[in-house]
Amino acid sequence: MTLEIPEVVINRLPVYARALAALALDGETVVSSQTLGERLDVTPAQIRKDLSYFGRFGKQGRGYNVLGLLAKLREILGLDRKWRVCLVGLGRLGQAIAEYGGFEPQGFQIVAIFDSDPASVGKLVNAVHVHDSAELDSFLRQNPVDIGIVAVPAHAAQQVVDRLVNAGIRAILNYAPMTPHVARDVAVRNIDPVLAMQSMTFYIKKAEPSGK
Amino acid sequence: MTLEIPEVVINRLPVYARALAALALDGETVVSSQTLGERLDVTPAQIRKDLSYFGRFGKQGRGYNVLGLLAKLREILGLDRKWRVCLVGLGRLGQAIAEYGGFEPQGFQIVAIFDSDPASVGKLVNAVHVHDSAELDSFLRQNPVDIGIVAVPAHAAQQVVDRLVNAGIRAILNYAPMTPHVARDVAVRNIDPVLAMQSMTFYIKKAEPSGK
DNA sequence: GTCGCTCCGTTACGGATTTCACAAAGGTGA
DNA sequence: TCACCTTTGTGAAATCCGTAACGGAGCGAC
Repeated sequence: MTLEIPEVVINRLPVYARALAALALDGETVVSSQTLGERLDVTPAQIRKDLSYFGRFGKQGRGYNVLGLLAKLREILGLDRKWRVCLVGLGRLGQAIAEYGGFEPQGFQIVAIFDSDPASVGKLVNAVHVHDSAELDSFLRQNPVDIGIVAVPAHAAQQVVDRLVNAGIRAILNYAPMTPHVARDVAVRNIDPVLAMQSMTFYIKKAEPSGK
Repeated sequence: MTLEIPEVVINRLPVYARALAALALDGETVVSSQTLGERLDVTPAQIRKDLSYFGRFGKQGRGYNVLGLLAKLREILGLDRKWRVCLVGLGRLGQAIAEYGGFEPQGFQIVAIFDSDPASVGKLVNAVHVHDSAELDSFLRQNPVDIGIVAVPAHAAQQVVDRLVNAGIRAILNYAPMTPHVARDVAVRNIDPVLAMQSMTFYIKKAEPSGK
């Protein structure tokens, strides 16, 4: 019935939404797929096709109402509500994530932090309580959480992922440098700047001698 | 002649390399596409196909020599040398990046940091000197840098990207929440955990009422 | 040496995704 | 109202990518 929507399309929608929010701040009220596409390095046809999976949001001859389309996208993506997030791992990376101010304003609220280091347990980080990792399962049973952020060393990550999934979490943002194994109905996104770097070097290695 | 290699393939190679390095640490000397594929949630055929773009590295009936293939991949990707990186932006995020220990061991050496806040300029962060952003262009003219990391606010990011590209940098790791505009021969990778979150919510919004 | 099993490299196929191109619709101005 | 310009939504075509399948090579056992 609901014709399957390609994941690549879903991944682009937040990019569109972000651009629309920026346009709205600039005071733009209407935007065409052409203009939006130039801003995002995407072809106008792709934008129109992506949107057409979900409905007809534009006006021929005019374009899209910026705020209207933004609201639609937010609704489609489920961004019209708050999401409860937990963070596992409070090493260097975990601390940076805990103190990162970018999630909260977008509706992603870190409601609990877990770490296995007794020195951290009990502290407050960015006004969030740090629990012992051992309590992860019991905590999640009592406090529903939607999304888990994994920021533990690679060797511990699969176990953490398993525990999150077993506790019912179906979305995981993974910062550990490994590929987590999860059931098909669990969404995973990996953040790994090193991998990103390592794929770019392929393209610049050819011509760039850089230093002697 | 050198038959164009799809970017998706290039993006997977570092993942393979990472897995091979892990296998090597486990003492494995040989691995089949089957085994590697299970570890990475990739079909064996895809691994073989990807590798076949670059040569014949396996032995029929045996598989791939772990260290041998790893060395090959590192060579293909240009990871068999050090890369000089500069970081622009020393806010919260920039500081976390500067202190992140994951780049150095992979051969990505941050050789300079730039920030526009006079309070930061002149400091040492993780043993790297912090320069005034105004010096960016002159610094790069004298000290070749291969890769730029952008960690400035979105509204300043395009300008920073332009300056980096004008200075000859052809690879950019962008942490700013915007889509940079660059010439076709410049590689860009965007790191945006919020976008990652926002695409996952689409999949979990349906069935998960979470809190009442 | 032969059998049997494993597993690579490659080609062919099919599915997924992107791009093209056009009919139809909204808007403007005379 | 009509002519003209813009831009959408969408089927069809083209391209890109992943998977299946298979011939043949390596290895071990007997």
